[in-house]
Amino acid sequence: MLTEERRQRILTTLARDGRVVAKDVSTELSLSEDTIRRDLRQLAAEGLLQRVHGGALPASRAVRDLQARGEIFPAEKQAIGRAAAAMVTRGQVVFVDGGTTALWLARALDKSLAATVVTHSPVIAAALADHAAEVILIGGRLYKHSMVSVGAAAAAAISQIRADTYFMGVTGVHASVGFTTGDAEEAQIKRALMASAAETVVLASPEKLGAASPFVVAAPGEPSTLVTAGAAAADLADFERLGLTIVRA
Amino acid sequence: MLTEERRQRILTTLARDGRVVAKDVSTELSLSEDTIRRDLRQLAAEGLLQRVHGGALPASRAVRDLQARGEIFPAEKQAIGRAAAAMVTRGQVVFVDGGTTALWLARALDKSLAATVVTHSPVIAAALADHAAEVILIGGRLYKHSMVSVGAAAAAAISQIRADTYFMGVTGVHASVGFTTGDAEEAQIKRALMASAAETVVLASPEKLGAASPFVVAAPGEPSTLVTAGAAAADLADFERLGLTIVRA
DNA sequence: CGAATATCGGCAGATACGTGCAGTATCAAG
DNA sequence: CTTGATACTGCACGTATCTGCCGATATTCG
Repeated sequence: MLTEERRQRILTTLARDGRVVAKDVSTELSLSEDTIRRDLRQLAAEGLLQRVHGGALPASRAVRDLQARGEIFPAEKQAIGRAAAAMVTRGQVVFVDGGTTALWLARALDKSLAATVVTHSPVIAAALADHAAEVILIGGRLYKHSMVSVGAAAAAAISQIRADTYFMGVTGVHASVGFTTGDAEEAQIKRALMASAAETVVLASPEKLGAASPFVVAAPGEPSTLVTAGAAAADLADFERLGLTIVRA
Repeated sequence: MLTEERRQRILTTLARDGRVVAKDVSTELSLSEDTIRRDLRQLAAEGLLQRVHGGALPASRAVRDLQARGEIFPAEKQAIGRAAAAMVTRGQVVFVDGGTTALWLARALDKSLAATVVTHSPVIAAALADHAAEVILIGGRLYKHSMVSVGAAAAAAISQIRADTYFMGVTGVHASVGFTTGDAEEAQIKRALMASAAETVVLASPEKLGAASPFVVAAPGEPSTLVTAGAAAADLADFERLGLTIVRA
């Protein structure tokens, strides 16, 4: 039994049963669990399955994507959300981006705070249902990968609003490249939101630092504040030099 | 049964039934209640559900509210939703209203159908995340009681779209008063949607028949079709005389 | 109020995990 | 053929996670 052959077999089992148990495979193939665990680790690194305690589950792209994003550094994202929510004061008008970190912001917002939240994410809007804050939904074509409105209609609606603060989520935070995201349409909307807000606050969970995605949203020195958690001081020094306020949640 | 698998299952159950009882799950899976409670605690910390004494409920109050309303004639509403979903054909552009019956329509829509769904409800938009259909979200001020966009911005966005069919939900269906709803702003939006659609299909669960709410949306003979379930023939005879097509789901 | 039930924290046993190490097989170069 | 490099596997050990049980509290309901 060749190594590759064995890994193929694991994937086949996973596809058939919807799950793989490390112990079962090792018994079936008369190999140590260590070997199987190594296979699973490898396959998980290749994104072919999702590793869980005891075995593995399928990595069904579409469903897993959103879920996986929510599971990366949940504690840090929650902390960032809380810190950002505390920055919203009574009477303010704020833009809240889509994305998992922004969702934590919405959840952490004081339920009795009288403010106006403008968002292009139906998920964020739904999360604010039991808050006192006024919610303005930006419409447009729905980009399902991220569940946000994009397109000309969304940009036009944004241009008619002036906000105090824009809480922006990005997928890459790089000291020389700047702030980036993976979709061109989304980048366009983010730029429109920045242009309509007096101040931009970037919400950056640790895995984003040092990363760069295809589409640049803002130059490194453009936003006013960077909220992060669990990041090394060295990664942030460059931004501090550029005059950004760094908030460690 | 892997741990992660079990948590997925809890979430699935929650989505299906709208609630989860710790004891039931532990019995069903032959595990101690402690383990299930730990799962529920964990999932609640991730914001995926709301912990309550004895089990758990869906995460946001908005969803819960909708579900509570959804408990009035759920089977009939589901049947109406299915019947209405079957009326949408490939390539069409349709308006889908907010409300629980419309939510069933969205859920019942063929996941692979290539159509365009225009909606002013973030809840409906979210329900269509894993459908092939293009989704256009109508933005505006969010009216939280019903979780729909209202106001001038919403009306303006609607006026720029021409749809084949508008699937309308109402709170009152009365043979002489017409079709009514409980909120003036919502009524305004419904009228705008009707004006922009070639055809209007009313989704009427049985408790609406014979009822009238404060704000009139349409005259008794204005819509083209009335989809209902579990209603007495006598209640519908008047509408049939006015030329409406009656669909019994 | 009191009984029934649910919840939480801590504990312990079982299991799973990751890493370092050693033995073996394979292969290419000398 | 020998040697060295590399990859793969199994084992050992310390750590992390999961699960059931227990006791103390909290909540619900008659």
